[in-house]
Amino acid sequence: MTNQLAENLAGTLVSEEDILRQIEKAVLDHRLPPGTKLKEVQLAEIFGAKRGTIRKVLTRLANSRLVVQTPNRGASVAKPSAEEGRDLFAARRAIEGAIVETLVAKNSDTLIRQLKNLLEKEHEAYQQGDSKRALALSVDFHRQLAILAGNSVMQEFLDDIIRRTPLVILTHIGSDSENRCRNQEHEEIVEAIAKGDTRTAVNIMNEHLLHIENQIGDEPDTRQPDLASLLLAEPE
Amino acid sequence: MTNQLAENLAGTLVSEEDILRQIEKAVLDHRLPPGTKLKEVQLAEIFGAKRGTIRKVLTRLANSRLVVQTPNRGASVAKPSAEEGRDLFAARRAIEGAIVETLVAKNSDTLIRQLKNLLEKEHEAYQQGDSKRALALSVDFHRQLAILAGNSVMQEFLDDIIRRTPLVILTHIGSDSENRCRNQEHEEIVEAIAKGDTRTAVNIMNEHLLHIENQIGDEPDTRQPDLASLLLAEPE
DNA sequence: TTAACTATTATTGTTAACAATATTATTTAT
DNA sequence: ATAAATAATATTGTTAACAATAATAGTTAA
Repeated sequence: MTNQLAENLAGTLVSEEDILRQIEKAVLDHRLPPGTKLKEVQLAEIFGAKRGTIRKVLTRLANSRLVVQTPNRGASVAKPSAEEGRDLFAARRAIEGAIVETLVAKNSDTLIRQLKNLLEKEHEAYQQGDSKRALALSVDFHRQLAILAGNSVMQEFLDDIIRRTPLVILTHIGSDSENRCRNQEHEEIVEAIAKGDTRTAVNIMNEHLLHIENQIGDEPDTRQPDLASLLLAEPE
Repeated sequence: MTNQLAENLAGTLVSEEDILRQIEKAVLDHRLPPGTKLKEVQLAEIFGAKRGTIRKVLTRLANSRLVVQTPNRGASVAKPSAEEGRDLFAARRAIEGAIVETLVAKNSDTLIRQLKNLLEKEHEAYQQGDSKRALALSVDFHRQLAILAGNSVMQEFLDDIIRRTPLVILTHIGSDSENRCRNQEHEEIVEAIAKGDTRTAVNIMNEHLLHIENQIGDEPDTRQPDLASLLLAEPE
């Protein structure tokens, strides 16, 4: 809760937040593949932090489903199922669809200017061949839409989804696949918003997300039958 | 993480989960009004738990926005703003809309039977004048839709929203207002799903939620200007 | 009295030692 | 050898003591 600083191997000061972010980043850059055990003392040494701090970080990571905790057996990087991946994208379509709708409703010159500004930066990075920055900006485009829409709850949810997405892509699509957003489609979305064409804007956003979603392979279905819905059908 | 049991004042054994649920319930039944300080030792004594356990519970409650933590000043019951309330409901419409769409797509005899079964139970409780049970079942109706739709992520999100909703209602509408779901509308939703009429089903769900949402009063706007969007408009 | 300062108490935050459990290595018996 | 049993180690989970901070009460000076 308080800002407890510690010193890592390189002599840099790190807070709980820093550690969280660094592990998150390492997971997302897949330097830590799904399933990797995350041992408390080991992490504590690496970050020059106390075990308690690491413990809190791991719990937070587990809350956002990036890590799985098992009693007495510690934490490891999550391995989301293909089904979870599909669910995640379906939820994302719902949220981003609503965000786009809100933006169309809000339509103003300022808003459009802001959106075009984002596109330009993306385009620029892409032109300069700075693919790392282009990718980051491309993810950020979606986040900015949420911010501009001004709904804090949708923002939270989208952030949550965006954090979880790379693990799904990594586990079920592969890293260098055609997983990155096409800048072209971002432009089309903004264009539709500018025109006030809700339907088109939402449709393009949906397709945009489905391009990635559809690459999630089917996996051998090891699901347990859905007891809840089976039982619910029965009379009391 | 492990199931550490403790003994409360009544001599009952309680786990971290139990404590979480009890505080949640107390908040939602508004026995703990928004703003109430939640002191660690006090809670520890009440539940016969160790301070560490309480601490974990408070952090979890803060994660789901039911509680606010301030460094060195502890935790207190959250007081969501009217804006947060509206955002919550807007997000809820997006999620529940998508859930209803999924259900229409899934349309099967079994599904409809399950849904009607839920309606019947609600109706029954209502007829018997058991308003407490009727309210619980009415909330549960929404949760069951999510379960039957089979999207675990939307389920998570909806659960989160449902947990947060009562605090909004309490703070900005008042407890005994017309805040409860109308069973009638639940029936109409199921009917539209059965008919395969996506548009109608989603519309009714939206209106259903807007009935409550629209009761959220406007409040004196103490918001800070949105720096992020202001700054974004400027060239680099 | 009021305000500024100080001392006291209450409350939260951190840590290191300990306990409990799981994992691995070693021994023993077949 | 193989398997079962046991011992050694590694890892996670818990706790109680301590530190740091905030809130309160009390004191003094104008």
